[in-house]
Amino acid sequence: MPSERGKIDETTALYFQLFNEIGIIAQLSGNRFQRVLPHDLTVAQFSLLNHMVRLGDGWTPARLAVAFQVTKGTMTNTLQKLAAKGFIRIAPDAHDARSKRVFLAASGKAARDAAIKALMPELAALPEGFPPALAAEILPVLERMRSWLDEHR
Amino acid sequence: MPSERGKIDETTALYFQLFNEIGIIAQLSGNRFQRVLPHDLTVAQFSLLNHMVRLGDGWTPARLAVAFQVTKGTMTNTLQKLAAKGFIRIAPDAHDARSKRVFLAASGKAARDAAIKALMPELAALPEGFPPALAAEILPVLERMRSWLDEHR
DNA sequence: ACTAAATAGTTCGATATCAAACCAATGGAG
DNA sequence: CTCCATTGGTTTGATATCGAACTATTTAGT
Repeated sequence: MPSERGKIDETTALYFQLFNEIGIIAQLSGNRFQRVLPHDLTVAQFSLLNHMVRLGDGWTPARLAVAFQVTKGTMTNTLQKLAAKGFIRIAPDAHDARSKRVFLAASGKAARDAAIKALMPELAALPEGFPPALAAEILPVLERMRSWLDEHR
Repeated sequence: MPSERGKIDETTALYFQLFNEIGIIAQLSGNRFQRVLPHDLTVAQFSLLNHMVRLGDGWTPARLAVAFQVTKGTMTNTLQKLAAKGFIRIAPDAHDARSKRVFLAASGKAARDAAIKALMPELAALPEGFPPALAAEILPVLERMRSWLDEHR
């Protein structure tokens, strides 16, 4: 059955709603995290520290920008802020004079751990209304969606 | 089994990942929508127009701010931009001198329809890699998550 | 009635992010 | 070798958003 005059397609509407919900949740949770993060960390800055703890450091800014889906300029800014706080160290790449390498400082690891501790209470009540099983159920789906968006640009 | 020393809880990590994915998808899709929207519409502006088409107009700015989970100041800004483009009309509330009412202009409805048309191609390829069935599956879960976040503030 | 608290909307200063332009270095094609 | 396209990183200007302060109006408590 084709779509009616003027009415948007059912499927399209579905995707719209999906992106809408995702957008609002991101906004909501982001603001909320922001407020409790220590050391004046932004969510982006924390994510970066967390990323380095989980996946290791020594990445180039360019690769980080791709991983986080932000522009190079934005990554430059974020890295500068973290470096100013002493949480990371940025060194020139030995093999490519254009590149740099980003390393996690001990204080950066500590700041990340402190941030996680601060975020805990925020998440503590979540499982009541939103069970981990649900989270586990939709996570792979969202990952699939993300990777599709990554690939089709 | 208690969590190990220094290691973050499995459940906590799960929620982290979830918020992380959601954040990146929101960022990605938002930027993408932004680029193709006509009339220099931002995603926020389009969402507002779309909201009025779907749920009717005549809302107060305050209620809209709550619905979209933005600050009142942000809503003021967004409404002013839309009003400047002639897409909405803002009138004082007859019964409450503090309030205003927001109405959708004909050109606003047209702009929304044009925006949807412009967004279509962006979504056209999505069903291949990300079937509507998956979207339909996770949407209610995300809605539940959103409403929990709404309620517990 | 009066006053205090709550609510609606605006404004202001700060900041994260984007897009685009830019420079430097690399690497491949001929 | 020599170009020229590609890549890494920074800078700049614009803008959306936030939090907080402010004014005006309404509502509630006594």
